Amino acid sequence: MKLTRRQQDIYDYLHENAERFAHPPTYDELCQQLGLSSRGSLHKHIQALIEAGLVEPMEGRQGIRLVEWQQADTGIPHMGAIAAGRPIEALAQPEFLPLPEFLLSKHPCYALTVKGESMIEAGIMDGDLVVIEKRDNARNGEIVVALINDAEATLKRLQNNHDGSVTLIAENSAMPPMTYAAEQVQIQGVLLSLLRRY
Amino acid sequence: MKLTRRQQDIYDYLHENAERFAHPPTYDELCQQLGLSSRGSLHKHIQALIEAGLVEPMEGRQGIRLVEWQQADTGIPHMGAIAAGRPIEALAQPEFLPLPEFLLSKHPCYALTVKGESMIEAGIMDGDLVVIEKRDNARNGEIVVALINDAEATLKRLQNNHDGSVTLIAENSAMPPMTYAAEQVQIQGVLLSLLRRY
DNA sequence: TAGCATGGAGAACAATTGGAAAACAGACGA
DNA sequence: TCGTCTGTTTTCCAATTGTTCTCCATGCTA
Repeated sequence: MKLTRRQQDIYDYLHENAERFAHPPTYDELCQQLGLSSRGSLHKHIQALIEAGLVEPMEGRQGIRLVEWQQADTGIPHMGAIAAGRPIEALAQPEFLPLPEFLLSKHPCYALTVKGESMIEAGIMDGDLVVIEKRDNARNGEIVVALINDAEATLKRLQNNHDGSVTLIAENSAMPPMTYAAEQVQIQGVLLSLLRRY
Repeated sequence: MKLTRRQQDIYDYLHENAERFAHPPTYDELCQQLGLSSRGSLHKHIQALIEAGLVEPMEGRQGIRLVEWQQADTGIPHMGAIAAGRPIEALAQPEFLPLPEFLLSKHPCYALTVKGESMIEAGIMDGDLVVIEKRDNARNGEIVVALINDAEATLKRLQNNHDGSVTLIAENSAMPPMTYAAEQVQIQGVLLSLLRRY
C-alpha cells in the first residue's frame, strides 16, 4: 500500500530517529518534533502507517508508542545449505534476501539452499532456495527442517505417529521413510515457499 | 503506440529523474520542471502516457501521482494462467508482484501461474508461479512460453531441429514431444525463475 | 485555403489530504 | 478521589491535487 506524502515524512522521521528515542515517543513528543499542534492529526497518520503494517502500537496500551520494522524491510537471512544427513552448512555471513510478503509469513523466516534430491517428487530440486518459517512444532504432512539426534539436519515431510514416534518421509521413491523417537527429532522450521532460478 | 514529441519529452524526463523524486511528483511540480503553466495541459500528455501503458496513476487517486513502471520498483505483472493446450487465461487486471532482482533479468518480465503437470519432471508443479522474460527467441534447451498456431499457449522445453522445425518437449514421460513447423510456433518468453507457496 | 493534429493557457470543479480543536476514556500517581 | 497524562474519536476547515472544460496558437497537409 502506498503512503501519502505526509505519511512518508512521518515514517521517515521515525525511521531516522529510532535510536534517539530512549522510550518510544509519545504522540505529544512527535507532534512537537513534526510541527503539529494536534494529536488528533498525528493519530490519523499513525493509523495509516499501522494499516500499512509499517508500525506497531506498543503492547502496553499506554503512554508510549513504538515502531517496529521487520523482515518486510530487511529481508530474510540466507543461512546456508541443507543436505539430508548432514548438519546445516552455515554461511559465514548470512546474506539478506528481500522477498515480497506473499512468500513469507508474519513470523520470523529464513532461507536455505537445498542440496540433493531427496524431495524431488515434491518438486524440490537440487539447488532450490526454500523459505522456512522458524517454528519448533509442525502439523502432520507439513514439510519441515528437522534436526535428528542433534547432528543431522534434513528437509522431509513430517508424520506424527500415534505411538508418539515421528516418521520423516523423503519424497523420493529411492529413499525409504525413517522413523524416530520423538525426542530424537527437533523441528527447526516449516517449509513456506520455494524459489528457483534457471 | 507512438508518442508525440512532447509526450516523449515528458516520458524521458520522468525516466531520468525517477530517483530524484522522493515521492512521485505532483502535477504542479512537473509543470514547473517542464516549463508548463497549466496543469490541464500536462494532464493531457500524462493521460496519453497512461494509455500507452508507460506510466501508471498512483493507487490513492490523489495527492501525488505518477509512477514509472519499472519492474524493480513496481514489480512485474501477473498476467494469468498458462495451461498446456489452451490460450493464456488473462487476468482482467494484472496484479503486480514485487520481486527481488535476483529472480528477474534486466529485460521486461511477467509472471504466469502454471496449470497442469506437463513439466512436473522439471520440478514445475500445478499452481507454481513462473517468471518469464519477454523474448521472441530462445536457445536450444531453454524452457519457453510458446504460442502454437496462434491459439494454444504452452510451457515446454525448446528444441530447434536442423531441418528448421521446432520440437516442444514436455517434462512428463506420459506426454510425448511434439514437432511443429517453425512458422507454427511463436516464442513469447523464456523461463527465468519459479516461485511456489506451500 | 480549410482542416486537422499537436501543444498550451486558464478557469471551474470535486475529491482527497493535512490539520486544528474539543471532548472522551483509561491508566496512574499523589 | 482527583487531577494529569495518555491515546482515541469526532467535527470542522483550508489547501492541494487531479480532472474536465473551453478557448487559442502553431505547423503541417490535402
